[in-house]
Amino acid sequence: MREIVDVSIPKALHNLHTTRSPGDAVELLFGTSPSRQRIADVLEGAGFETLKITSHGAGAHVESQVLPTLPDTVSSKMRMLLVGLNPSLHSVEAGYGFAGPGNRFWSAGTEAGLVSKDRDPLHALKHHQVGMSDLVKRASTKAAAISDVEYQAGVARLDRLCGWLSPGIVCVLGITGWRSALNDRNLRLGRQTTQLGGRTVYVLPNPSGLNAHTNHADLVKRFKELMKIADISAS
DNA sequence: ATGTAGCCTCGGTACAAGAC
DNA sequence: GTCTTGTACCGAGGCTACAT
Repeated sequence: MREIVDVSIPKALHNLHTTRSPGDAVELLFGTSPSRQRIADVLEGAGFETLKITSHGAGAHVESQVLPTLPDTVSSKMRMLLVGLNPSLHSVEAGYGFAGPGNRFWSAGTEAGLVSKDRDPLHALKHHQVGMSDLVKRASTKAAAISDVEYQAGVARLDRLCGWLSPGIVCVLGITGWRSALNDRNLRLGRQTTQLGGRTVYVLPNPSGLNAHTNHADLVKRFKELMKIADISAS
């Protein structure tokens, strides 16, 4: 498949990803000339593998391939960026994050008022300014399948992403992956001293139903607290 | 600093019981 | 006999706390 797409925002890539299948080749045309690192970051976040970047007038021409993962839902107007560890195979199949049958994110998120529409990340971004991404874009059945190196590369990508899009706050859902990424097993839930792109980072428990150290009520409470913090940081 | 046991919940599977 | 539904069991998983 050969296709020329003028890309200016991640949302356009998100839409493109949802209409393509893993393995599809896609050619993209950036009208302006962002850095190659920025192009690679945006594409990785949107679920594409960058194969080749060449200059094209004032912009850039990119050959890429659709990966079997979830595209980020991000924008420059986020009051909060939620960061999962990595997409589950359930989520990739469903087309939205936290889709596992026992995952408590959407039920707790809607009850807390963090989002108002169940299982709709685009609605969350548009109406609540809540974006979603992942530390590692590679999908797997479990977080333990991701190596420390992958987590560390993911943190570097998110650091650049947050520096670019400036979300109000960043919330990582899963202390284990955050510890792996920073190579510090003494890190605790809550506000972190490490920032991403100059934005304050909070870590909450992973909402997967397999995490027995939190429950629905606890997640609702933590999401409500997080919303207060986001509102304060936005004011 | 590192390793590991155990907590607690979930999902998958096997099996039994009941309905048709 | 076949299909559906309910139940029990067990391993997997994220995480904490404790041991080394």
